[in-house]
Order: sequence, then structure tokens, then C-alpha cells
Amino acid sequence: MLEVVSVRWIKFVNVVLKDEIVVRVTFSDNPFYENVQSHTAKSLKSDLERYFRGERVDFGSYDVGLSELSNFVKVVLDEVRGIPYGTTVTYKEIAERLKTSPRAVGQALKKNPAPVIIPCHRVVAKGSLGGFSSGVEIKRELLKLEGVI
DNA sequence: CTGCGAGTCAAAC
DNA sequence: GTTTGACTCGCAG
Repeated sequence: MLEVVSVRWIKFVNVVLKDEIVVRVTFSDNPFYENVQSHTAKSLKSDLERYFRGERVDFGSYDVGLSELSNFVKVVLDEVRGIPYGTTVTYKEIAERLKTSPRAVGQALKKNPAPVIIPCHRVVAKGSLGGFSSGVEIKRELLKLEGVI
């Protein structure tokens, strides 16, 4: 069954769940039509509201649907999920941990279907912010929210 | 097989 | 300061 959580922030943050698994996260100017039923969706909505209010929230307990992705991308995203709130890591560090190149890491992060839930915004370039699939402004605001900037 | 990045480093204007 | 080239590696064409 399909559910949608839409939360107001600098933009609307929309999370689509299928059978209580996060399928994707998007940012939009107008809210998505919500459909919140399961306990998971309710809990997620409340967690998101607290997170965007500036509270320290961990989304590690939510499942994200990664089955469509290549194995390499899964490994990278999995590594990224381990980055704690309020801290950042460079593409290079991730690359070294996984024995690959920083560029490959960037390519993998671009395919992240669920920003915020999988905190790809905590991966930055050495000396600058790096990129972000939903716009670098969003990335900057997220880091500001977590007190990194 | 070729070319392109959400990168990095060093060398050179 | 900025730009340029070599290196890198998984993926799309």
C-alpha cells in the first residue's frame, strides 16, 4: 500500500512509502497530497517535523527501498547511513573506506532515492560543499539545520 | 570500448 | 587567486 508524508520546511519535503518502506524523497514548492495511515508513516511524519524544527533526529530505523539500485550504490549508501547527525565526511574518505574513487562515490550518491533519510548531504567535497541532486541550496540548509555551518 | 561526472591533487598561468 | 591536466572508476551510450 502507498502512503505519502508531506512536511513544510523552506520547501515541502515529501516522502513516499510503499508497504511501510521509504521509496523516495522529493522537495517541492507545493505540498503533496498526504496519505498517512500506518504507524510507520505517522512516526516518520513526527520525526520529520522534529528534525526540521532543529531537533536531533536519527532516521536510521526506517527502511529504504534500494532493490532497483546496483550493488555498488547500495554499498555506498549503506556507508553513508552510518554518518552521525551533525557531522560531515568527504567523498575521499568514503572512497578510501570502500576502496574506490571519490568520483564514483559522487555518482552513487546522485542516485540516492531518499535524501535526508539517507543523509547524503553529510558528504561534502574537501574545500567546498560538493553537489546535491535536489539542489545545493537544500544541502546547505540541511547542514545549517544540523549546526555544521 | 568511449566518455562523462555530487572529486582530488599538483602544476601552471 | 583561478584554470588546466592527469588520475580515478562505475555506469550509460
